[in-house]
Amino acid sequence: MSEQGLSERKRLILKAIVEAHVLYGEPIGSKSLLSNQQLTCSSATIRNEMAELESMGYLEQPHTSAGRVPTELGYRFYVDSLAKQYRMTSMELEQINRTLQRKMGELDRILEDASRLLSRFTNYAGIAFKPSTAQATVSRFESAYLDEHSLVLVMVFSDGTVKTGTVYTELSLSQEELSAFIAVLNQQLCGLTSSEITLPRIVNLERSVGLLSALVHPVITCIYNAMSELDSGAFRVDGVNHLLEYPEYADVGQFKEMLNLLENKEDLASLISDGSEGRDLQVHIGSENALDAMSNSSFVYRLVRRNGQVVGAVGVIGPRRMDYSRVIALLNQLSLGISGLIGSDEAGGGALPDGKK
Amino acid sequence: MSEQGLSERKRLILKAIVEAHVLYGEPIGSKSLLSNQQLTCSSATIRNEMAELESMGYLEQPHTSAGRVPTELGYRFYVDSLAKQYRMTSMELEQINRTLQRKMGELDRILEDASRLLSRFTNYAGIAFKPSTAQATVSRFESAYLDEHSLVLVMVFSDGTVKTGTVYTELSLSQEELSAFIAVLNQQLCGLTSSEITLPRIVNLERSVGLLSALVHPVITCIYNAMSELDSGAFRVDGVNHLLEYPEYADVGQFKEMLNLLENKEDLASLISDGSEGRDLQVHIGSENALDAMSNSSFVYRLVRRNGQVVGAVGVIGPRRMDYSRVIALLNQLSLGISGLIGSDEAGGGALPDGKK
DNA sequence: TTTAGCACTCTCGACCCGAAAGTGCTAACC
DNA sequence: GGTTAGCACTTTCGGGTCGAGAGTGCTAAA
Repeated sequence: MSEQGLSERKRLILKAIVEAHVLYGEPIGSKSLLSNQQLTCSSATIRNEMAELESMGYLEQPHTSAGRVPTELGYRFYVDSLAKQYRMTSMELEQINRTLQRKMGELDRILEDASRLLSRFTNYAGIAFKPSTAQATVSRFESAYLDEHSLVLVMVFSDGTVKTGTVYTELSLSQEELSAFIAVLNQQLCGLTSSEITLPRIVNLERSVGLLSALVHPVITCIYNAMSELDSGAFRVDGVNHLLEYPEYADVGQFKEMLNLLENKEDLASLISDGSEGRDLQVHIGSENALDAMSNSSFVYRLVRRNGQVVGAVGVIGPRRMDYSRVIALLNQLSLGISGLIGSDEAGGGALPDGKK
Repeated sequence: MSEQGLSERKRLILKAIVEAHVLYGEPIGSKSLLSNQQLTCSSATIRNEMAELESMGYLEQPHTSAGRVPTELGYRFYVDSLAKQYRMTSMELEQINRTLQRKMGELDRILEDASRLLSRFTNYAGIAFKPSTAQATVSRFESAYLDEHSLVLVMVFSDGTVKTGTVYTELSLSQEELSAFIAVLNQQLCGLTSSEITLPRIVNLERSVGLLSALVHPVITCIYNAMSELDSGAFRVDGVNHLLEYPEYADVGQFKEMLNLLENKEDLASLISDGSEGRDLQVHIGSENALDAMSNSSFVYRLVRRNGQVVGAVGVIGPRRMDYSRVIALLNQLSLGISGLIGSDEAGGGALPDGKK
């Protein structure tokens, strides 16, 4: 029997089991499916079908004489053949739009908001991710003069990001001196990555600015901070507490592992980068995730693009029995909104990952 | 028998019980105290003393025939009479200094780092807090010109904080126009709280800037965001996962309550503001905290001042049986370092809250 | 005042048991 | 041949019992 060859009834049963299990979190017995309108057969028939589905790897039993639970393969099949788009209620849509329309210049904040929204709507943990820009370089420096002892340094990076930092100095600085200093910065440091800003270069810079050499150190520090912030990428996690509502995380040890994972940037990043060559919407079910700690959880996320380039991702982490249909719909909606906000194209990537036909 | 009238032996016993309980997390029996070098009497004697300490409210039994556990009053006595400063190892000191000396212009980041450090060293949850500045007003606007469609708006607030935001516009903007626009901003919006920036004022502003009126909306949004960020204060929590190592939080329900609390800014803020009239170092044991969810936890924090004004706080949340001596020493050390970094005075408040003599 | 001894109390884990739930299989049915 | 009813079998789960272990309180002696 070929893999696609699931009979209509088997599909229905599998779907019903997945959805019931997502809802109740317990193994599903043959009788409890009888309430399903679409299934007109008896519990015995269902039992037979279930036994077959089990031998095909879509279901499993925690123990003899418990109901069935979908396997990872079962969820995978369910997700791949998701047809029924989850229809968001108008209230949800309204809230999403209201929040997103608060146009906030910065992508960072948009992503943060998205993560919060996701966690609130789905009752799972919301994730926002900003990738590390391989090697950030400043393409232009600007400044704003505050008073003789302080200034704001504005750095425009090659990818268009703008970062600022405040610099304090013992020196007594005039507006003109500041402009001159910035001009030198623009001459000498533009286009350099952090590792290219070497000691000789710094010394040289100090020489060029003459009396203002005391400014060099704090400014360099400021630049360095901005660069490393950009280089290292960022994560934000919201609503971990939701996870505790699911018996899957009742085991403290397991939950602790999860928390540790969520506190560790590198681990989280590894979850994302792995699959990012593929589609924009990724569904990683259980052990499909790179990390052991995630083998009982699922991670659904969607890349956010600007001008075709990946500039971030938002997603959801939750138990394997996740309401995929709902989460996927929500992510699509959200990414649509975000793309609208940050301008340019919404770089496709299919609303639903459809089965490999 | 007056409260201070604890005999030397009773003190010793109480201290030994507190410390053993902090270490092992289990009720302490009379026999297990025999190993303590300083106690030369027999277990029976200790039992008698323990019975008295219990009737005085310093100890309690989870049930007959279990060992004793310190009550809140017991911890309070212990903390109040803490004598032996916890001596930090040179390694710890070195790490603290190394991290703090990375002088980062911004208080925010210092606090964040402090919170991370605390959580790492204590194995409890680290907290960093920045209070809401009652009513933030901008005392000066500055700008940096990026290109004809974008600029960086620099806002200097009345309390000295500097915030920046990037503003985009459809307009084609020249440097001169920008300067003029900023001048108008300085004229019309300085010294106003967010609630004082009313619609008539905005309309008036639009009129004053003539052709640039399209700039007004994004700029106002930017100002508003900065203000509300400043107004609402900020919290950062690190290392919640540590808490799971303590059996006190093995109960999922309890831990969940804790997590919820930690995700809720207002609640956390209420924990701090309550006691802030008193000393700089605050120890809230169990139900001394304002919130029910904290009645089984302790919260130790220290205010951070600049020029005598409270500009933040760092602290630790953990089980009631917290290693107070250690945490307090760490906080003192840290606050010393922070005060050094952000300049000016270290505004006293005593290293240790000594008993009310 | 301190100590030794002993009876008493309480928790905790192991074990057992019956109820409940769900299956697999067989035999009858359409 | 596919579907259904019925029944024996298996496994979990909650409750109850029991004995070991730990620690106390009290009493009597030093």
